[in-house]
Amino acid sequence: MTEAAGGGRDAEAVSKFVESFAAQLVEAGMQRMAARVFAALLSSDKGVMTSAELGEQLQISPAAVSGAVRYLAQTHMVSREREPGSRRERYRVHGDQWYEALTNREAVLKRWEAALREGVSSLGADTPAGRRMAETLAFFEFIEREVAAMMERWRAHREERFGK
Amino acid sequence: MTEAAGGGRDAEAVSKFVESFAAQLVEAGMQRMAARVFAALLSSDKGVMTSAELGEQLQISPAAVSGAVRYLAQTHMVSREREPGSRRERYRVHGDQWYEALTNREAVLKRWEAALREGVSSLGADTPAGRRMAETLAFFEFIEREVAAMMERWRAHREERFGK
DNA sequence: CGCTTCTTTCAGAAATTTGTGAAGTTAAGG
DNA sequence: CCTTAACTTCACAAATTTCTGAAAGAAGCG
Repeated sequence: MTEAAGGGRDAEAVSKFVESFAAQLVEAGMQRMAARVFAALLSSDKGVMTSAELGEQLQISPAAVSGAVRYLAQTHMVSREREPGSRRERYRVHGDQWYEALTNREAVLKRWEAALREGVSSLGADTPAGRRMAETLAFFEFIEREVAAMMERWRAHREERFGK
Repeated sequence: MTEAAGGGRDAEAVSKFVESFAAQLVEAGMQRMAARVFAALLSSDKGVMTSAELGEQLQISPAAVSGAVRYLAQTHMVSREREPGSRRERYRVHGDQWYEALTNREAVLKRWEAALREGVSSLGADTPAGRRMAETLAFFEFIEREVAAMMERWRAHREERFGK
């Protein structure tokens, strides 16, 4: 039977999922190693893995794990935790990592909006280009408000469906 | 006075906006040339430019313009039009290019969902990992529905604010 | 305190991506 | 049809990014 690292699970099936899901994430712009690490965590039994386990399963160096995890932690896709009384660190995916990640896109939007405001005022709000940029700006502001409301609804929906 | 290609506008102010907005788009994952071309169009007087004008303003080769425009057209950020009776092509931004672009992210979501479904069924819906993936899948499905509704609201909001 | 184990940082090799010039293709206009 | 203007494709050079091994840096444990 094909089972190993996962602890009694079909290692090949896991690997197949990891690589195919990671590929989709990469195509959408995520760094390759970050995508693979994230997918591995998502499909792990406990949703928690150590650096060594990740390196082993994905066949990558500790340095690569470190880089991937740093990125994932910054974007709130995984959290790091210290096993009490050990130098080992563990990385965990939550059920609501995407919720978190989406919420943090807000910072990106804010910067876009700032650049657009600058553009509107430097080109003139009464010019055709200025008006076009103002409308784009309005769209982003709208989205920002809506996404906040949407996340609120997701929380409700989730509790109802999966229980808190 | 600093004015030129734009046709009576402050070329330096335009260029400054183009580069700073493009930089933000690049940071969020867009290809550099595509970002610059898009920003140039957004800040152009008529919202329309020819390949030659773009190359001139951004100081890039026709090949680079071609590549950037291909990407932007695929993602529905700009549309191409043929000047009637001419070999010249013109590229245009609409007021609702982001609306379009966001709508087309749906395709990406669909692929992610497919990969997750595959994962759930190959690892087993009754395993911890399977349940985690199923919840992620539910989140995406929720987002997909919500985004559609949100875009509907944007159309209403937009008409009210800017007039159709 | 010092040993040991784990993680991070760093410099460089390898791979990938990006942009260009030049040739190729398409289509308008004589 | 042939010419010519415009866009696209292709091969390559340059720049950037990515991953690794090795060294340096923390932190538990004796």
